[in-house]
Amino acid sequence: MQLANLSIASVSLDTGIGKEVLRKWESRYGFPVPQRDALGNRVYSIEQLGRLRLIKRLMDGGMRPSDVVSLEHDNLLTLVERRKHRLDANESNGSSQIINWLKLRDPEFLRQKLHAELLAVGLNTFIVDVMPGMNGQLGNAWECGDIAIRDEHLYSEISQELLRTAIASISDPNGYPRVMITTPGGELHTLGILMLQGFLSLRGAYCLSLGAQTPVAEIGLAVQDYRADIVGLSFSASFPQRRTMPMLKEVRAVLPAEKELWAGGQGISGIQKSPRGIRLLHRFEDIEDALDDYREKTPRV
Amino acid sequence: MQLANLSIASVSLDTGIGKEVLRKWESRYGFPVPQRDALGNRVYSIEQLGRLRLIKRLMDGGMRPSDVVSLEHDNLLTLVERRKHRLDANESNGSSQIINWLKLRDPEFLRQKLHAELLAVGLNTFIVDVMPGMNGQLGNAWECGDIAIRDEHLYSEISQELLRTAIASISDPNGYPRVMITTPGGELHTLGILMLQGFLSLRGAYCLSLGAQTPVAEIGLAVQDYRADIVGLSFSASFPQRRTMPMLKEVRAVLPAEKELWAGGQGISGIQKSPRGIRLLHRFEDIEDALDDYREKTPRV
DNA sequence: ACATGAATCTTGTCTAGGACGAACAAAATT
DNA sequence: AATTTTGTTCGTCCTAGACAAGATTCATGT
Repeated sequence: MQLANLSIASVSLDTGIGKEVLRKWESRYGFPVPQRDALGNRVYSIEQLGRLRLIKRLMDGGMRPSDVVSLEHDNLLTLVERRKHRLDANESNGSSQIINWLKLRDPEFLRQKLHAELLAVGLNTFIVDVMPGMNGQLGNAWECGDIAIRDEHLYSEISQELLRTAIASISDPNGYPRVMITTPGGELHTLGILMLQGFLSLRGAYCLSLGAQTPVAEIGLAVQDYRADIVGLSFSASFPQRRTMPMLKEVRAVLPAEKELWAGGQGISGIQKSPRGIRLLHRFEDIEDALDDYREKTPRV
Repeated sequence: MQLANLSIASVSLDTGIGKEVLRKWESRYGFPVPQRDALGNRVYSIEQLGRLRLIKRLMDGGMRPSDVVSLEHDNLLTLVERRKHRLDANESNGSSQIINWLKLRDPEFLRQKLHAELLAVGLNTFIVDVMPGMNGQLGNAWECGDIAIRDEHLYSEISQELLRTAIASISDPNGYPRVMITTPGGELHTLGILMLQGFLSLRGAYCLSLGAQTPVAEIGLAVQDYRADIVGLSFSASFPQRRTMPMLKEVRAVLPAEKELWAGGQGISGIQKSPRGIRLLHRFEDIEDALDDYREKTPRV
């Protein structure tokens, strides 16, 4: 199935770990030490790739290379513990069978189920409860190798369609305040944007999405061009934790003082104290509070 | 505006030219030769970045490095010629003022205008005539530096919303044939997917989108899992031309013989002859033909 | 006991120049 | 005119070492 084409380039692409970093790890931690082809080029094994994927996950969760890279298969143990922990945290909301649904490999069935769920519980509950639960389960299943990339793509596509359709019908061009939502450079996941967009639109705000990967400098310019009051950034769990704070400060720096900066998503769950001028939205209630605060502080002109 | 942070990393990210390639060009063609900071790290100028952007555009259009990298500002001349050429080609369809609309920096106005256009000409004409025209103008404007990244993001987001809403309302779960649409790894632009999806849905096919960046191996597995008859790949103009054929062959190799492979988008415009088992869709009529052929050859079960 | 600042470690990124094959273009042959 | 051979181009990979920003530890002062 998977071709023996596990060059350093493909491994780097797959794991998201830079080629230079892979080489450095090899000399520093003794892993991964790949085989070599006739030319001396690195050829990785599938086991090494799997281990690297686990390592990346753990590192995105805040672990440091020295703690995880050289671990044998105790990795798995650590991971399982972590996973169980998260699973417990997510177990509370919704015993959604998303994984089973995905494994049926029936796109229309999945779409129908999700649509039914959305209609049954309403958009707000869908965004606040159902989707986080499903996302969590998906993340866990991905870590275990239970589901494949194509399953994630399908899920993402269908969710996106549902959310977009729903949002389009409730979006209010004259809403207030005006929130510009995007994702910082390097962050690809767009579901968080849509969830935030839906949540805010439901509460009468105007949402302007710029999609994913907006460069920092552009965010600062766009917020003025498009006359937004607030910038909302969405960080997914796969955004390296060590980069979130620097990124946030960078964005804050290019923003005029009177514009607020809100940050949300799984990716900020590891950050405790919010620096001045940055509002961290850990839970959905925080968004509501932030919205109330803003409206109180800055009445509509 | 732009910070003096023009390191090799940011230039590479901005232009899409690899760091190693930038260094190689420096020694091979004598461009770009950046300044150095106190540490000896490369610091590029904004002019160099601009030139690199032009070079990248030309290369994506099929030019070779030796032809363009060392060119001074004759670049601009070549580019202008090319641009005019393309402009002429696109001038026929729609004198859309998309660039002017974008420059107004009024998201709601833009959305309203595009929506009106869609309703005025209908989805088919919108996809076949209006959007290609707008995309072309956007590409040209981007080359000239007339519009910024945030404008492209906004345009992409609004178009996406319009198309998705329209598609959702005409999509037929029992359509035939079943076409799985995606973008190969490395290709980010999703508008092409939506255009193809809309075009096919209008003609009674069933479309299953997997979003962007599906790895080759996953495409082969997904087409079986989801029981698609045809795989449709969308290549945008920014996909390096020299990679399209290898990529297509790679995908063809992982596909069962009975599944068809269709490729469309600006990115295939430079390719003439289609290898066996791959159908190149240069114009929208080609899609129609391919659809007719398939239905004739393989009647619905 | 707690906080603050200095010393130390970590870790990603950058530098240099060299090597090699796959793709491409040009020349030579059938 | 069509096809094969030859030569060049060009991206990627290699090694090995240097450095700074961030994280961590440790010692010091309140």
